Amino acid sequence: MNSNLAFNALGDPTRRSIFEKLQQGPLSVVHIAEGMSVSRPAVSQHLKVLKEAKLISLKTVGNNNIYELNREGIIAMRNYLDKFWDDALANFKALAEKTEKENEHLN
Amino acid sequence: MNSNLAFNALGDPTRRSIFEKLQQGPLSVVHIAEGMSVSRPAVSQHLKVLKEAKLISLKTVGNNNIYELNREGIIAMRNYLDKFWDDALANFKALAEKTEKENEHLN
DNA sequence: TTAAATAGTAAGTATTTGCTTACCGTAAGT
DNA sequence: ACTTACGGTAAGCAAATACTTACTATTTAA
Repeated sequence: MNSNLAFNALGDPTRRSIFEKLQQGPLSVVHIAEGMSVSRPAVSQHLKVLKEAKLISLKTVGNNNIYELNREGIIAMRNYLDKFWDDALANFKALAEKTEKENEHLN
Repeated sequence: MNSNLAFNALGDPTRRSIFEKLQQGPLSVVHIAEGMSVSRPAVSQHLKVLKEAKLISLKTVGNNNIYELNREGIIAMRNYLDKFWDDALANFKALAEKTEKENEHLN
């Protein structure tokens, strides 16, 4: 399953901060790296993970690799999570109804 | 920030499968552990992480620790993520509008 | 064409993290 | 009281993962 990659990718704080940085707009690798506490190659490695999770994508402009958020991947993940939370919460409803029904029997 | 704990908690596949198991309803630790490929203490440790992330909670019944999904924590995380994705996607809109405006100037 | 800048990859290290076994306390059943 | 079941924690180990430096290729600028 693909969402596993996204879960894993966002599980790391450095990758999350890279992802959040890209929310402002497309950036080259050096620009992403500057101001961060880890080296540029480390950033490159994180970018690879985010890219494989389809959360970001890249376009090459000359010698610059410009990374940006991957709209489709993000939408897919959001949809997955919407269902994920809905399923999670559904059992509360089911359980509440079940308990209610059992209480009716007691009357 | 609290959502960091949730991101981290769901970053591990074993914890996700525990979480998904609890979607069916409340379960004691031994019941969660059975059928899983890791030991009961390992499950206990994962439960601790999920609990600290407020994704699950526990009620003690006699000698049994019954874990269940934490409704409020899940709703909080869902709301956070809704905003998270919206923010992520907002820059596409802003960027598209900016590009459009620049193109108008060319006429 | 030489130099400087961008960025990916490889190799190695160090830290983190997940797992196991062993142990302990507590509660319920005999 | 003794035993059995439940489950958290500690210590130690093994595996994964994040990071660094060094190297390479490619492209732009001087």
